[in-house]
This record gives sequence, C-alpha cells and structure tokens, in this order.
Amino acid sequence: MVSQPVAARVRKAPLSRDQIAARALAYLDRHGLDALSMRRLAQDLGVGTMTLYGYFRDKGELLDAVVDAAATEHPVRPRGRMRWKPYLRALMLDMHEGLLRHPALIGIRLGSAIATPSAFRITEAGLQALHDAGLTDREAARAFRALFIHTFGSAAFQTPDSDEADARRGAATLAALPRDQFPVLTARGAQVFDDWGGESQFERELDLLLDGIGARVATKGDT
Amino acid sequence: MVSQPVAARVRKAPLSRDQIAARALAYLDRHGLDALSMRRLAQDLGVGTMTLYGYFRDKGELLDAVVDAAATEHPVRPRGRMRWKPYLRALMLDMHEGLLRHPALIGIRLGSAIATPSAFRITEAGLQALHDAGLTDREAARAFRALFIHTFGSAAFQTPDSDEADARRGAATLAALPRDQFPVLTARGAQVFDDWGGESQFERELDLLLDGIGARVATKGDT
DNA sequence: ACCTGAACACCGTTCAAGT
DNA sequence: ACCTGAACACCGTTCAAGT
Repeated sequence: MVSQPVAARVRKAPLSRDQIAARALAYLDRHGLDALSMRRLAQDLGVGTMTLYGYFRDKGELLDAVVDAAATEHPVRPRGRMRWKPYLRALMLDMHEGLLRHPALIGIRLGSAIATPSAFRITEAGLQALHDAGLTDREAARAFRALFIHTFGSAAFQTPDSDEADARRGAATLAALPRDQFPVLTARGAQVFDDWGGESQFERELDLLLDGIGARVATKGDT
Repeated sequence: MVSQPVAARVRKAPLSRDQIAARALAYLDRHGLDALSMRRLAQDLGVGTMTLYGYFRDKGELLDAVVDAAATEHPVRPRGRMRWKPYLRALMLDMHEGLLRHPALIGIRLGSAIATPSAFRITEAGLQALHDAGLTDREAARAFRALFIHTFGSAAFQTPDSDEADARRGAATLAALPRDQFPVLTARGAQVFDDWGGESQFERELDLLLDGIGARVATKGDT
C-alpha cells in the first residue's frame, strides 16, 4: 500500500475551465440539458460540488463555457476562395449540423443569448462575407439574422423531444383531434409531421433565403 | 362573526383547469417562466400546493393548458375571402404578436413541442389555405414549417433576455472582443444588434418566404 | 492556493390523511 | 369529492472551514 502522489495528481491537477467545460458537454450529449446539475457534473468529475465554483461564478457562466467548447470543437470554416452565397450556405449547414450533434446547445443558447467570443465567430464571418458582397451594414445584419434564425429554429424543431412524456402527450393529442374541426390534420397529420424534420427541407428553405438575399446583392456586384 | 358560507364558496368554488391556467398565464406575463413554480402559483391562487395536482397530472400538463389558454385568448383569424398569401401573412403576424405579448410561451413551446388542440388550430388553418392554393400535402407542410419556424424563431430572438445577468454578460463580451479577430463586430457590432429585432425586419423576411412559396404556387393556379 | 462539507432557500411530486 | 401538510429526493449557491 505505497502512496502514489504522482498518479493522484495526474487525476486531479488537470482540472481547468476547459476541462470542466469539455466534460460538461460530453455529459449534456449523453443525458440532456435537464439532467445537468452542478452536483452531478462535480460527481462525474470526481470532485466536490463546490470545486466548480472555483472555476465558474455560477451555472450560467459554466454553460457559456460549454457553448464555447463546442464552438472550439467545430471551428468556423475559413472562407478561402468561396463566393458569398456558397460560403454562407456552408456556414449555416455547419452550424445546423453542430446543433444537431449537440442538441443541448439549442436550449442553452435560447435561454441565455450568445455570450462568448467563440460564439461570435460565425457572426463575424457571416457579416464579413455579406459586407464584401456589397450589402450595407444594416442589410448584412438583417440577412445574417434571417439565416441564423432559420438555421437555429430549424434545428430546434428538428430535434426530437427529449422528454418522453411530452412527446407521447403530443402524439396522443394529434391522434385525438376532432375530425370536423381539423380535417386536414386528421386526414394527413402524420404525414405532415413525418416530414417536419429532414435535412433536404432545411436546405431548400436555406436556398430560398439565400436567393432572396442574392436578389438584393445582384444590383450591386457579386463578390 | 356570522359565518359566510356563500362568500367563502365564491372565492373557492370557481377553481377549475381554465381558471388555474388563466392565472398561470397572468403570472408568467408578470414574472417570467423561471419564476413559475407549482408552489408559487398555488400561493397566488390562495390554495395549497397539492390542490393543483387535483387538476393537472404534473407541471407539464399545466403548461400545456397555459398554451391552450393563450390560444383561446387570441383565436385563429378566420380566413374570410382572403387569398392564401395575405391570409398566411396575417396568421404569422398574429402569432408573432401573440408570442411577444406572452414571451413565456416561447420557452414553454420550445421545451415541450405542441401538444394541445388549440395550438393545432393555426397549423390546421395554414395547411388548409396552402392546400387550397394548389400545393400538395408535402409542399404545404414544408411551406408551413418554414413560415412557422421563422415566425417562432424571430419572436424568440426578438424577446429581450429576461435574465439580467446573462444580458449584461453578453453585452460585456461583445464590447470586449479583440479588434483584430472581430473587425466587423467591433466596428459595427452595436448597430448590428440594435436592428436585431424590429417588426419591419420580421415582415420583410416573412414576405421573402411567402414569395418563395408563391413561386411554387404560380404554376398551379392561385386561389 | 485550491478545495469542500454543511447549511439555506428553494424545486416537483408521492403519500397518507384530513373535511 | 375535494383538498392538503409532511416528507422525499432533488436543485443552485453562500459560508466558513479545511489542506
């Protein structure tokens, strides 16, 4: 029973904001946003609950760090020689994919706006490209907002409901709608919601928005 | 000190699912989603906490009833003689306005999908109109989804962050971005986010989507 | 310096009991 | 029938103390 101070330190010492955030992201991927508590995360890390408060002021700051960790994991695609439209399309597809890979991020970012430098990177890149295309600041901001909302919203409604009870309640309600008041939904409701997700649907709507932006760009000179 | 059984009953007897849901909605409007607990709502109603569980299986079911109450409060606009495009535009503007009037609904519906008959009414009306316009079931579902996501997402990001601490943290982060890595945001960031909301912005994007849908409708005959 | 148990003020919900 | 206090298993966070 010889003590092993080195091994012990190896397990304890590397604790850092990044370490904790990475572990929290993994925990969220496995168990969902509702399951993450400071107590459980600490237990998962093998430390006391209060240790976390040595690294983060509160839970909100920790969640910001998680968003940041995810953004670092999937860095914003560099523009290279792409024209503005395919670039913005790729940017939004990347973000969409990232949100579907880490669905808990949707809830986090909806609850507390965007608040970390890494999270602003995609905004910077998108605005830059739109600005280069010849849009004014105001136009670029509006165009980016539309693309962002659609991408984010699409991911939000595409993510299957994590709460089993809610999902069942929704399906039951849909099935029980009175036929006379809901002719379309009772006849073809299932079909409607089957297609509610779907990547091709998202891309088509994205193209629609990009084309709309393109119409405004056209008169100014495409970059 | 004569007992007043009638007066006492007047204060107690009218308790019902609808009564409770209406009171919960008012509470949410005043204090926000995070502030609503079963305990506080019961106190607001002047009853014991457990009384609520005689009317709702759990908190989720109560929140569903709140969504329902709001939908009943602002019934879906009847179509009348409107053509499909102005009708859908009006439908989405109504929904947008409703969500801004009751911002807590955004969080509720994001957390637990759509699950009550009243909440399905707008879907039914929208699909009906798109179907009448000549779209197939699949096309109508896709078009409605795009409009719904945009309207919902727009309201979600337009609603100012209810959590003061988060809002301050976000603003501070934006102000502190390094100039070399974020040239656009540091130079014009404030301007970008000032315009982030704004009703006219929402309507313009809505028209963009409607025009996109219209392009598909055009070849089939407008109703 | 870094960590942490105990405690406080909350949750949603079950249970068993009140009228 | 309708209501409810006590209790259980949780939260986030403050505080004071440990090493």
